[in-house]
Amino acid sequence: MAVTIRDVAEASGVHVSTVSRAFSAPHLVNPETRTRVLAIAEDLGYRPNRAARALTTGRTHNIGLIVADIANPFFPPLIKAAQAQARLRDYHVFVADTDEDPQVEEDLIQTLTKQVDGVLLCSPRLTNRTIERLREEVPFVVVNRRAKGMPTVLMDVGRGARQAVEHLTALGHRRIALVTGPSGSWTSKEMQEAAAAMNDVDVVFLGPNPPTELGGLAAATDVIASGATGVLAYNDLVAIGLIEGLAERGKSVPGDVSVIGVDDIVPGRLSRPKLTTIAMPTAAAGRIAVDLLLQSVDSAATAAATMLETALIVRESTGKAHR
Amino acid sequence: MAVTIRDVAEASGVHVSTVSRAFSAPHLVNPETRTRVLAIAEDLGYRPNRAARALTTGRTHNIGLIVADIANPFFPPLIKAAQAQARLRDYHVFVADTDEDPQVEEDLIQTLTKQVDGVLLCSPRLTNRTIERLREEVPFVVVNRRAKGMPTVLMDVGRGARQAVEHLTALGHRRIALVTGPSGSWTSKEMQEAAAAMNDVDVVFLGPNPPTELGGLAAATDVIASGATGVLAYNDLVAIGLIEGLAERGKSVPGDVSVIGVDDIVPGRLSRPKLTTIAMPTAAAGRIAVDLLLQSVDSAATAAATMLETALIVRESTGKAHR
DNA sequence: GACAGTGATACAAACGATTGCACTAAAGTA
DNA sequence: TACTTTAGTGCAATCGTTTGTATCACTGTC
Repeated sequence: MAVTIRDVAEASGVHVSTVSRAFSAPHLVNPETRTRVLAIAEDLGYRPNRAARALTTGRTHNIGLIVADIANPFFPPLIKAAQAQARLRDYHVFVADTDEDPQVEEDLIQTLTKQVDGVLLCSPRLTNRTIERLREEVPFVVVNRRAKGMPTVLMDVGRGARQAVEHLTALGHRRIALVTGPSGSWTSKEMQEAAAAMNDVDVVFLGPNPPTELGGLAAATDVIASGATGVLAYNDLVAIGLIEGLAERGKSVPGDVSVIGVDDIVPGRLSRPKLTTIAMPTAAAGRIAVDLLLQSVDSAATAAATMLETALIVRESTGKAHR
Repeated sequence: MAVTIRDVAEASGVHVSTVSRAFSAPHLVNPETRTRVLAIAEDLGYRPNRAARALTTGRTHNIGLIVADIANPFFPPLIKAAQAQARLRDYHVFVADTDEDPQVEEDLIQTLTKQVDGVLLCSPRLTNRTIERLREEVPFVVVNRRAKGMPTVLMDVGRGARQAVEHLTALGHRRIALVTGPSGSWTSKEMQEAAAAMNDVDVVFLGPNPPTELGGLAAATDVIASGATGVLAYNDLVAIGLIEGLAERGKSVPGDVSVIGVDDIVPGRLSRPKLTTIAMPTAAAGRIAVDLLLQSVDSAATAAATMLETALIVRESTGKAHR
C-alpha cells in the first residue's frame, strides 16, 4: 500500500495535521519540525493523495483542455504551452479530442466537469446557447471564439485576413477566393466578415470545408471554377491540400494562383512552395488561457476578452497576378 | 453546491447506501426502488464525485498517456484511439508531453502516478532501469519499446526496415544511409539492427537526429557526403525534412536519391514527391495498449509483448538507382 | 504575580462516496 | 410449526486529507 500522511506522522512523532501543515501552511509550524517532517516524508516516499485532497478542498487541481482535433498541427503548440503553464501552478491538464463533433464535445465537457476545476475550450463548435448552459457547471475559458460573459482569448484573424487580402491586391489580384472552414468556426466567420468588407476586390466564398489537407484538396476544383487568382485558405493544412489539388489539375502556385494559409505550422514552412501565411500566437494563447482560467477558478470570473496579434508572413506561395 | 448522493437519498426516502448500490450494484436493490432512485438522481442532476469514489475504491478511473511530442503526427492517431477505447471503459486519459526530455518524462510519471490507475508509456526515452523502478509505483504498458516483465505493444519496425532495404536493393541501390532518431529510441535501434544484418548492401548510420523535419533538414549534408543513393529515415518527418534539405543542395528525390520514411503520416501522403514509407498501426496500438493496461490494473499484469505488423507503402520518393 | 498574547501542536469533524455487516420480513424447507 | 434461506435495506466504518477549534507552554506586560 502507498504511504500516507499518517505514516509520516507516526514516523516523525507528530500529529497528521502537523504533517499536513508542514506542506500546505509552512508558517504555522516550527521550522525545525517542518524540516524533520519533510525529510521523513521524502524518505518514506510520501506523495499526497490528490483524490483525498480534492475531496476536502473541492479542488482537483486538474483542468480540461478540449480541442477539435489533436492531429491538426495548430493545436500542439497551444497544448504544450498550456501544459507547461499549468504545471507551473501545480495543475494538470486533461486533453480531449472532439473529432470536430459538437455532440462529442458536449459529452466530453459533461463527463469532464466533475473532475476538473475548469475547462479550456479551444475553437469550440458548439452553439453559444449550449456553452451558456454548460458554463453553469464549471468555469470556462474560451479560445478562438467570442462568448459573452466569459473570459475569452482571441487571435486577431480579422486583421490577419485584411492584411492577407491587401497583400494579394497589392500583387495585382482582383478576384480572391476565401476557402472557409467548418460552419461552426468563429475564425471562419471572422475571416469572411473581414474579407467581405474589403474594397477594390471581388471575394468569393467557397465552403464550408473540413479544416484538413483533404478539405483543401477537395476545394481545388471550386477554386479553379471560381476564376480567382488569389486564395486565402482557412488554415495551412487546407492551403497545403489545396496547392496539391491545384498541382494535380495543372495549376502552379504561385505561378497561376497565389495561396495564403493561416497558423504558420511547421509543415507549411517546409512545404514547397513555402507557404505565405498568417502566424497565430498559439503558445501565448495557451499560456494566457490557463492563467485566465485559474484566475476565474479562484475568484469570480473576469469576463474580459484578450485579443492577441497575428502577423502576415510572406514566403513563396504568393506572387504577382498575371492576366 | 453540487448535488450529492445524500441529496438523492433524502429525496427518494432511502439510505445513501441504497442509492450507491442503485448505481454500482443494481442486482442488490429492488428494481422498483432502483428506477425510482435513478429517476430522482437524473432529476436532481446528480453526478457521482469521482474524487470521493477514488478515495474509497482506490481507482481514479484515469489513465496517463505519455508521449515524447504531441506535435509529431505519429502520435495523434494513437492518442485518439486510446482515448476512444478508454472512454468505452469509462476511463479518462491524461495526455502529457515530455518534449523528448527523459527528465521531464520521469517527473511527469512521478506526479501522474497518484492520480491515475495506470500509465501508457509511448516511445519512452528513459533507461530501462528507471522504468523498472517507476513501475513499482504504478502499472505500465509500454509502447514502442521492449521492457521485460511489462506488457508491451510493439510494431514490427525491424521487418519494416528489412522490407525497405530490400525495396531499395531491388531498385539497384548498393549504398544505403540510415538516418537514425534519438539515441534512447528503441525503434531506432531496431531499425539499425535489422539494416545491419542485410546482405549485398552497404549501410551507413547517420545520427542520432531529432525526430523532426529539422532533424532531417540538417541531415542532408551528411547524406550527400555519405555517397548513399538510398535513404531510410527514422520517420516521415525526418524524411520530409531530408527531401527539402537535399533539394536545397540540388539533389532531387527520387532522381538522385531515394528516400523512405516511417509512420505513414498524412503530410507524407501529400508531400511532393509522395513519400514511400513504412506504415505503422498506431491506432491499433493505442486501442490494444489501453486494453492491456486496464487488464493489468484489475488483475496481475500479463507481461506479454504484442507485436503488430507494419507495411511498406511504395509511393513516389523511391526509384531506380542511376550511376 | 496575574494575565493577555502568541507560537506550536493536537484533536476531531468534515468532504462524498463505498462496502462489510446487521437486521427485518417474507419465502422455502422439513 | 420451527427452521433456514434470501432479498432488500439500513448502519457505520473507512478512504487520506484539510482545517476550525482547543490546548498548552511560554513570553512579555503592567
